[in-house]
Amino acid sequence: MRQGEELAAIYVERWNAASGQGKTEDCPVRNVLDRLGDKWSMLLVMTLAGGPRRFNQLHRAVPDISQKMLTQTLRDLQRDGLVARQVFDTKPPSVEYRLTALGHSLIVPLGYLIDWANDSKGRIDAARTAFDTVA
Amino acid sequence: MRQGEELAAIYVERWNAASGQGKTEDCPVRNVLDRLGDKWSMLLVMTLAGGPRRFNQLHRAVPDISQKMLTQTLRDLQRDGLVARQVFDTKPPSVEYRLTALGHSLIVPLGYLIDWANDSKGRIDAARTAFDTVA
DNA sequence: CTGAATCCGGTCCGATACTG
DNA sequence: CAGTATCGGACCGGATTCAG
Repeated sequence: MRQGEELAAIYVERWNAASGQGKTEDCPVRNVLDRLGDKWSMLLVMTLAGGPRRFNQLHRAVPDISQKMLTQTLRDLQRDGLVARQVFDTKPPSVEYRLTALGHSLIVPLGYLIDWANDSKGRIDAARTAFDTVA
Repeated sequence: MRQGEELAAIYVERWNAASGQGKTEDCPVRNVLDRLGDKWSMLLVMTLAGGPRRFNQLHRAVPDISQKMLTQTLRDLQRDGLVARQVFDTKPPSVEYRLTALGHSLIVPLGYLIDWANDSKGRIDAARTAFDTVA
């Protein structure tokens, strides 16, 4: 795992340089991940990664999201330039959502984190139960 | 950007396979990122990536975190097996926190996301102001 | 120095009902 | 089909105070 450690060191150094002496508020990472860290954003990004979807298609793909949160999260993603919204003047009207180039560029780095989460899920669960049984 | 698109396609496929027909609740990604998505976890992980730190060292490194949230976040990270806690019976007592192997393995994938956030910050801000001025 | 305990306001988010 | 409006609970997180 020599390569992994070297990469990690690079990122540590890069992080220290980026975070610097500045306050936490203007940390770009915090700003961005506060948005992606909410309950539904990532899930919708990954769902839209499969191609454009209409409103109710998304609703069916993510059954346990409420209409309210689906609307709200999509609007926030659109506001951040990650998702584009296109209205068709058909009857009945339909609205299509798709990832922008910026949104598309998120898939790969997000994919790395997803891989990590999948690979680490077992150890995290084990650590949790171990911690809870002690307490 | 041919390579990027191919990587993205792989992750889309992998995501679709992993999410499957299962409910959102047992999605490992959601489980893990709900934890990392809180206000301070990532920040502490990246701070601890620089090496072991004591409680007040962390407090100084992240000035705008409250004692309560520092304690709470560290305990949660410890519970998830990302951080190890070691108490020294000195006088006055000191407590040292360090990343576990599991926590260390998070640095690289998190680094990719941080890079994306840094690279995309400008475009996201532009999209936000554009969106807000229209509305 | 390293926490725990408590109070409290703000925000997130689900449920429900209604609109064009 | 694609939303909007409103209510209300749950939870996050800050400030303060106390303890080993």
